[in-house]
Amino acid sequence: MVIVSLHKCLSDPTRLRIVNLLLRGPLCVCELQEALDEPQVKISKHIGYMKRQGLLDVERKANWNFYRISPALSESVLASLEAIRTGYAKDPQLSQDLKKLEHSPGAACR
Amino acid sequence: MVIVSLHKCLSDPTRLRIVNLLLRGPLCVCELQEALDEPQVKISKHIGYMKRQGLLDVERKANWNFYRISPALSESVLASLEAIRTGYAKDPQLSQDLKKLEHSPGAACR
DNA sequence: TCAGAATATTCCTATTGACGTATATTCCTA
DNA sequence: TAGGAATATACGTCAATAGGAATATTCTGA
Repeated sequence: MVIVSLHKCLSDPTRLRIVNLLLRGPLCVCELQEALDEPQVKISKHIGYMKRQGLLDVERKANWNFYRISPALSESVLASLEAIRTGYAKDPQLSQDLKKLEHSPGAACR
Repeated sequence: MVIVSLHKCLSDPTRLRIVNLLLRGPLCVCELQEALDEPQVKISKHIGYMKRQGLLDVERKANWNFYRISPALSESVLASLEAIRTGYAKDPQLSQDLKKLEHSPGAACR
């Protein structure tokens, strides 16, 4: 994955929120949708964008698509993601998203 | 500086090249222009963009404008920049830019 | 004070991308 | 196998942005 593409992925608020949550582990679209409280089409399109850039990959399980940060990424990309996770913690929106995710009732996809 | 703005700055190839060089220390526009081999207007506009976002600041010395990564940035932003510097080293374009900068004859602005 | 160097800005055009509405696709289950 | 749930795609619109050409601005030194 190209450096510029990585930063393009992180340069939209919704995508940043999605990446923030996926750094904790794979999630399905419906979980993201609920945690971020954003319309389905919005989530889906941003995920599609990041998948095309090679940042995310999917695993289909029954009716659900689980997305995760692609494990095939280069060392340096992974390092960048890891390095900024700390910075994320200071962002109110991102912290709230994490809290909402952790305290959400088990979704149907689990 | 907002996280999203930081990544917007890094999501254009020319801006990434500029930041890459400025991580080594302040430079004037003419030095960037020569190291990147790009037209003056292009450099100048990207610098203006990053200045507006709060990533860079200027110091005017005689006829020259010296730009640097703003020292007033938050810890997390600086950490992100520092963390990706290693990744940059693997990029052929960015490495070449650095080489060209280091081996360039002293510019008029020095 | 005028010429020229260094840099920024304005204007124009083309591309990208973000968002919403509506619709399509895929898979499960009754 | 039909209906519904989960997700993706197509289409239209609007804003943001990249790039170049031309021009403006600011400063220096003769």
